[in-house]
Amino acid sequence: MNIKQELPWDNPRFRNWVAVARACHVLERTLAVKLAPLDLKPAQLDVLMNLYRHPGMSQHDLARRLLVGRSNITMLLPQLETRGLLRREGDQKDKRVLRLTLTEAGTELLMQALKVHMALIEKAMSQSTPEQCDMIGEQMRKIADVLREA
Amino acid sequence: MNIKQELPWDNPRFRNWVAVARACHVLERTLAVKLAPLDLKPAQLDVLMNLYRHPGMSQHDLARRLLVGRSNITMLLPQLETRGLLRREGDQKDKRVLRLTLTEAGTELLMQALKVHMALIEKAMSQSTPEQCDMIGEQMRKIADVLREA
DNA sequence: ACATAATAGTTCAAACATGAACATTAAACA
DNA sequence: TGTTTAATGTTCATGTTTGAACTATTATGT
Repeated sequence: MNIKQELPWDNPRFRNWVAVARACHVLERTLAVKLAPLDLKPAQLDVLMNLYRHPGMSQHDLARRLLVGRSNITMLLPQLETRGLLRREGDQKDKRVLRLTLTEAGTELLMQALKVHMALIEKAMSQSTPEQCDMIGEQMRKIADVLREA
Repeated sequence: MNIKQELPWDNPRFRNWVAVARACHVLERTLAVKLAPLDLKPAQLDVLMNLYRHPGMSQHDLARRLLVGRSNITMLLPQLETRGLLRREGDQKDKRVLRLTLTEAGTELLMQALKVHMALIEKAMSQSTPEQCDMIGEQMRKIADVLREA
């Protein structure tokens, strides 16, 4: 077997993607620490954010947006519902689906968490110019699109 | 409580970071699928990659590079050691540390996995010019640095 | 209408990551 | 030296994520 292929570490795309993955990982861990005082995990914040923007979502839609299995949602929601942060109500027309909406308390907690999240992202990206930042976002959206077709 | 703070979704940095996180997530999931035929998980590939580049690493060093806890490494290694992909040998001078090295089989499997990984990254970043790609990597390394100090 | 497919959500077992407590060994320092 | 402090790796209990099997409901096709 020919083991002398071009090594990935010599490849700019590879090295640069590794940097992206590391940055993501570090930011996620840091966010978890900063959210701890609110008794909220990053995954839970993602739920609240999506429900704020798309009230009345079904669990299935939520799972797809979060790129996660449906069962994950099933395990995740009861904690939030018990804390009174969101409501689950059966759809009238389709008795299979549950519609999700934030409560007042959920919205309030979300706003507090968003301050934390925003501050962290501001700090992280403070080194980028607006143009660089937009370019990064644009490229990343392309990547997500390309891979979703894969 | 004043809930009418500036909403993050109006903030370019926020929206663009969300795109980064999504791209990472999608690529990670896709990689997991493509590595399945090799019976290798992304986390395990990370281990092999680091041992290839830094033979003789200790478990502690490996944990730090992978940004995970030491116990994680302890749980991760036996699977790979049993498969004969790596060796753990006690350090002569410091009887606490275990030095890690890839075996022949580990190196070979790594090379196969790298082909898969490389192909995926090439595809993902095929839309970016070399300049854009380098800029992204540069910004991401800055982000990781900024956050590690936080 | 009726049988078949597909969909929404749940349950469950297994895999995985995490952090605290622990044992062993090394370093600091009195 | 002897005592204290720090570092390495393991163990264990906890919480999370996943995918497969399951129930209930709706869509599709004949």
